[in-house]
Amino acid sequence: MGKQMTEMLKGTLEGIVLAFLTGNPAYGYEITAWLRSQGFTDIAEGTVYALLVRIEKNGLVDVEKRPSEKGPPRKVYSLNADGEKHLEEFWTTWGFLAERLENLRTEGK
Amino acid sequence: MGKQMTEMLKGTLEGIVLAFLTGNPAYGYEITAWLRSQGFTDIAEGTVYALLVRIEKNGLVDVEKRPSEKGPPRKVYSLNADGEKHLEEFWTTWGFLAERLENLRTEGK
DNA sequence: GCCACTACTCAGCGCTACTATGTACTGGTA
DNA sequence: TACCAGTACATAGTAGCGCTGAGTAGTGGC
Repeated sequence: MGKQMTEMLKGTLEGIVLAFLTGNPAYGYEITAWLRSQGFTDIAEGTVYALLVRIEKNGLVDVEKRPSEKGPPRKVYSLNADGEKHLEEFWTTWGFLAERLENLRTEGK
Repeated sequence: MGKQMTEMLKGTLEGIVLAFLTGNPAYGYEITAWLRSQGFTDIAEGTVYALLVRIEKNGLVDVEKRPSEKGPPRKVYSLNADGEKHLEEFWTTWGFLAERLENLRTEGK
């Protein structure tokens, strides 16, 4: 992946995953596959699992273990109330940044 | 500053500064002041100077030392050809990310 | 028996922004 | 004269996040 993208994903990848989880519980492997289908082709598996561990530790998601037909049991993550609040703050922060950048891109300064 | 913003600035702050520098040579103190006027009220001075050192080392800017009426001499940075190319790539990367996020925000998935 | 696919884990690294502090010059003021 | 605010730059150390690379484990097909 481009170095620029790697740096830019810091902070935003978490928001992307939280947004995906909204009303849509999912497990790690599934999330990785979805990200890749969205064009984030080079997101490493390890990155996603580490992110999931982190948001679980931070209490933004609830986790449920479910047996899989193929392979090891899945850890299904769903957004909880704290996660929703965190996601809202994420959108606020993102909105601010996106607005600034859009201004910079179109008019310059 | 919020932790979210801190993380989200990674990668984008450099682009913001490069964009500001386009056709508008400036020095560190001035850039810091401008960023604060744009709402990035908590950007630390040290952060900007470190960033300027980095982009100079990476050959994205040319530097000229000019005496100041008040205080130490200024280091005036201006975007060079490599910097412009880098900025273009930044906009491409940003554009991709912004599009994905805008989709996520409006429709959800 | 081997390989591909599913599914999760973890140690170590690189990069960027932040914290905190220091240097140095000018001008006002008490 | 001493002090302080404002201008201007520099830097060592820290935290956080995504990446690399490797490993473990279960299922099914050839």
